[in-house]
Amino acid sequence: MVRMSGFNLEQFLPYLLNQAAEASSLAFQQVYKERYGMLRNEWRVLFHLGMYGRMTAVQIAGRAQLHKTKISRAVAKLETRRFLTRTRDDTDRRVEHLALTATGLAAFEELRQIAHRYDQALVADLAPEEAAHLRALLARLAQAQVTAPLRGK
Amino acid sequence: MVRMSGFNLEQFLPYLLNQAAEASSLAFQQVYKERYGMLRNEWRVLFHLGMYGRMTAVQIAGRAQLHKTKISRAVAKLETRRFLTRTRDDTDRRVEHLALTATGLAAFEELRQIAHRYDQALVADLAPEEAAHLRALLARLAQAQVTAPLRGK
DNA sequence: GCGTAATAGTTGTGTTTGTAACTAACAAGC
DNA sequence: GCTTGTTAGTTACAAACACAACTATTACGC
Repeated sequence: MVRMSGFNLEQFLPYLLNQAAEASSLAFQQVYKERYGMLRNEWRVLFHLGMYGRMTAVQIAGRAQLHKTKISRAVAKLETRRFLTRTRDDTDRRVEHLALTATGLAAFEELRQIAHRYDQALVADLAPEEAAHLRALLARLAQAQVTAPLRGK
Repeated sequence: MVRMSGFNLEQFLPYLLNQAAEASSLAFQQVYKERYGMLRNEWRVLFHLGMYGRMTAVQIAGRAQLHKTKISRAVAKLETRRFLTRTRDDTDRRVEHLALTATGLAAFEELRQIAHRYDQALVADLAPEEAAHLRALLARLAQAQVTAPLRGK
């Protein structure tokens, strides 16, 4: 077989991005998994709260591009581990404000530092401006909604 | 809060890669899902077989970085849909050779073309050499095993 | 050759996810 | 103020996943 009109699976951007994402997440994932028993969504919620302070579930969902059910479950688990507390909004009682406890904050701080070092290791063999450019490109790809012309042949 | 020593979640490379990967996969995913009722793993197996011809499950697992149980289930489903056939190896009867049927090949060809156009749309606003560079970087990240210095504070 | 280890592939079990339906609270129209 | 619609968050159920255990076959050591 080995047919090919110049288009190769290994160059397919979504495929490459997936492979790179998985490989680059692997080692870090083990840290929050083994050290804190967290899942990825829990870590993300923790990180958002650590970064931006008090937020509601919807705000996190919007920023993190996570579905609200994932947030709901992650919050529930983080709450039982006493990493965060919920408080009802006074004026709109549907809303819950989420905030890290001291324990949650400590976990966040440790993970943030590890993430920072980890990130630097990832781009260690890239020129600084090269790494910055890469991040910018990725951010753009993450934004872009490809409403794609995906009709058949 | 908004604490920060220059390290920001939105710049964290694994996070960026995940966001970009998910966003860039979304629209294409719907094509093989809705048009062929395939899951991601099934599409990947199909694509590998279409690209490289006859392969065994282990060979696919190695190339695609997929666990063999995923391959096994994907192959089973592709077989029931008559997209591929299995044949036992003559000299080593543990091994199965997988190959696309005409139907499978047709599906692959159509998806390959769509993937090709889709890929071009994704990098449409990048200079050609910029896109090539991006792919090269991602390929390197996908390879790299970060045995990371991940000790706590 | 025979016991042990390794390999190809499958199956089983608990966990996590995706999607939709749900409750509760607020908002708007009239 | 009452019906209708919208929003915040949770829950239920089916599908998908991870990981370990399994069968079958081949390879190795002696």
